Amino acid sequence: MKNSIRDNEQRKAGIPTIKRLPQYLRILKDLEKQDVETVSTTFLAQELNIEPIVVRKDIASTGAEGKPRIGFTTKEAIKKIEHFLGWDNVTEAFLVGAGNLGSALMGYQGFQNHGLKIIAAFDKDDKKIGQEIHGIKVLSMEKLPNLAKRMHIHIGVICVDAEHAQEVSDIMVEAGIKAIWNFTPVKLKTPDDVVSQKEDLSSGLAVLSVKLASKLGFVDIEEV
Amino acid sequence: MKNSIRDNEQRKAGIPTIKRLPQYLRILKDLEKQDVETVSTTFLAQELNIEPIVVRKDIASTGAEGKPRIGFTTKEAIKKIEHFLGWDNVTEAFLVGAGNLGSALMGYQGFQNHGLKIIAAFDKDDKKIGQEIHGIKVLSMEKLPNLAKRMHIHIGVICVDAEHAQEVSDIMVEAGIKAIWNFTPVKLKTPDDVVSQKEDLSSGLAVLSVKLASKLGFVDIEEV
DNA sequence: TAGATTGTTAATCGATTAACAATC
DNA sequence: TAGATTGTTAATCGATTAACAATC
Repeated sequence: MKNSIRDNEQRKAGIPTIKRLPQYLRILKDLEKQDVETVSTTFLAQELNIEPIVVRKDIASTGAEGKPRIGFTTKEAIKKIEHFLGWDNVTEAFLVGAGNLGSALMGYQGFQNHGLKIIAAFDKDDKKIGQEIHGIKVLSMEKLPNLAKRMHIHIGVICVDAEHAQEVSDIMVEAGIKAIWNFTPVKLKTPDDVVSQKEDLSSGLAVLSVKLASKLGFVDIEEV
Repeated sequence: MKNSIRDNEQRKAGIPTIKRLPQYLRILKDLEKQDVETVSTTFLAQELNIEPIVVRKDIASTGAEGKPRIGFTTKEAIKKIEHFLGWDNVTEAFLVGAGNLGSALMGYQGFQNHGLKIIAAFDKDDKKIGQEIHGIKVLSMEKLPNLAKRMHIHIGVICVDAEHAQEVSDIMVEAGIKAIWNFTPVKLKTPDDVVSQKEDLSSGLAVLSVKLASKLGFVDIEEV
């Protein structure tokens, strides 16, 4: 008997859809806690201030099926979304750069609900090596390659300064890491079989700046 | 004489364009440091691994003008982008939630190059109040409303737990803050004249997860 | 049954990509 | 001059929105 990792029919989902899925997941889990057994896309849409049809299409792309007049089973929707995102299994990851941001990420418990567990951190600063931050050991950079290979680590998180980002990325790739979560503003150059996702605060700030400016209104100013 | 805040002709730019602008800015500033006087969109595109036409349209939307065969003046392009984003003036901001992430953000010097200066932090934890983190004082939440009004603060950064996000947002809005940079996964409910931008790590992680899965390939598994 | 909600099919909108004339 | 690059206009693509039949 054949068994696909992706059980039921799953359609392709675009990036916008993928980005919205965690939002639904968060609300659904809240509802689950409150023992709410079914939920309509209308409700989810209201909570997130988006159109119901968007939610319907997004959820549908995970393979979840609803019942007219009733909606989706909370538990099933959660299961489908988590499975779609691959969050039903926790993957172990290495983090490089135990600075302010790196430490904050290590301290964030929520990632385990998102399929990610940071199990070791690496730094080149001797003062940090040997320390334990939020229960995670900080090791010497030199140990990364062997350890990554031995433990079959596939995900790396980069929190170093921009100038060292590419260097760290190269080491990770060489060590067999296949997915890089990049918290620097640098566009990493990686081989085709390695994926990377840039978490760029400056782009979010740019959007906020422009939104604010357009709200305040670019009124003409009368000079004296 | 009339004088518009937006000097030359500037066209509307979509969100994708706005998000890319900081990336160009970063490279342009690097080039400026190296005394490179002109730059072509072809070069920028190569650096970022995107199509030249995208860069050309994006830069054009800021009002910068290039010369055929030569490209854009580095300094002018920087000036236009910064102006477009409103990053040529530094705006003071308040941050609420001096936890791991909040502290990391306070420690990040780069925001000043992006028009943002966090000048005070607020927390409800007595142990944190009175402390100074990365040179920024942590004050009692109760002081926020008056201080924000008195200092005409328009930007707020929220780094509290999800469950307190809406509450903090309400306080900020009441205090006259017009733009909220939201680091919680909660969709904030704000009045029409207040803008907010959510910085959602889980959506980035979702994209990375799906990218990785599709790279690894959803191979069929043969059961025993 | 009645009607809220799903899921499908079509229409609209906006962003990306392509083609090409203008020009330094 | 020749040709790289800009900037404009048109074509393509994908995502959002709209319309509506199916159904619990």
